[in-house]
Amino acid sequence: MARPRKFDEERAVGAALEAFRTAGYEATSTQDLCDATGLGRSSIYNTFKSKHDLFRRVLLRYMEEKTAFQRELFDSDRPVREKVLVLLEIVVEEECEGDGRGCLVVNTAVELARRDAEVAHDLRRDYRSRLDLLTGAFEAAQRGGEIDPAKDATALAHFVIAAIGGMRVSASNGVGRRALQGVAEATVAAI
Amino acid sequence: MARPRKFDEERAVGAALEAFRTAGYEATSTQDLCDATGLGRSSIYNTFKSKHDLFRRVLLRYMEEKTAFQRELFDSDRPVREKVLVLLEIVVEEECEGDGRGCLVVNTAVELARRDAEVAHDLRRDYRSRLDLLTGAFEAAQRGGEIDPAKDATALAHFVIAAIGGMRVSASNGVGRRALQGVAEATVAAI
DNA sequence: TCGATTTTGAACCGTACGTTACAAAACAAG
DNA sequence: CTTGTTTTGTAACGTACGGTTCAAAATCGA
Repeated sequence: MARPRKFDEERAVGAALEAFRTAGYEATSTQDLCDATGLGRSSIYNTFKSKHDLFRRVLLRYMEEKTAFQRELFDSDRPVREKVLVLLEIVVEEECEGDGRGCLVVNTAVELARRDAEVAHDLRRDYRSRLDLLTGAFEAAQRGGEIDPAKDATALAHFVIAAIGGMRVSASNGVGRRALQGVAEATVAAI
Repeated sequence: MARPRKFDEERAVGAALEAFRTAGYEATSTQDLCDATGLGRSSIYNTFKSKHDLFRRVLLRYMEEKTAFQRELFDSDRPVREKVLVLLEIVVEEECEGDGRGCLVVNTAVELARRDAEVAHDLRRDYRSRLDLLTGAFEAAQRGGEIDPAKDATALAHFVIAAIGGMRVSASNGVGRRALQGVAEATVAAI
């Protein structure tokens, strides 16, 4: 019993995601968000309350998608080292072949997390879920004899996550595909 | 034969560094820089030309200091794994015990490098010098029998640098000292 | 003491920011 | 066709931005 929306809310979130990935939070203006989504200012503020709230919504969706993909990857029954290698090679691909916009989680952690408590909280939750996923996979691999049971599965999970973040930082520093692939291989070899 | 400066230029660069480390490039305003340095607007613009130029100057000094320290560390004649471990433990210390402002190089790589060609160039140069330093150390260690000569010294160097960046990203994500220390140890063990 | 030269503080530039106000427009229900 | 409700476009809000201007203040050599 009211005027219906002319746009798809999820589609707008996706467009905003690309804008925020391109320039980060601070350097993305509300006008940029209007241009990216095709919406007017009032539609954005009416729907998402504020730039900050829209950003959190965008970040949450990005994290959900990434985590869902990782969960899918680790649900397969390949050897765990192969799973990790695939994960790391996808990172290489995203950083080298992709649009060069980087990962919103890493970008946000560095740009915003230290001075935005809400965003920091969102990032912590996401880190936790990735950590749990990897830890579980390593524990299962230990039970299956793939990985030395004397190792600390949680420590391995922290190690792999750090490797991903480090590869993304290195890519921002201009490191090329071949070197990143080397880092990926060294990481898997260390598990 | 003219009015002398009332401030120490290097001291101002140092103060600006703390401001930029606290909030990043975009979120640090010229007013913030005035407050941090104690200078007036015109003094800043008269001395450093622009916010962007001041930032590059700050970044260059930060990189010089960091690199000088690393060079000093690796000039000692301890075992190379010990040197790397010290390096990584300093990172842990900075991230956990420090003021929580992070590393300007990592912050800048993520926030600025993808859309600022000049800054990207500065970062590449710095990465190269760190890479050369570590590569040289690993090659020497291979000659000395500390490290398997079959390994690729340059790849090891990329790997260690990535580990540092990754630990800093993880710290931004709320990872604590103990887990970071585990990452450091796993990294050294993988060399 | 006196110009010459530079630094300094304050006021100011135009622009762009995030956000809000508001009225016209578009629908659904009666 | 109304009435009620929501969305939408436009315009504006006050503020803060990065940067400039300019005259007064400060120091030097002579």
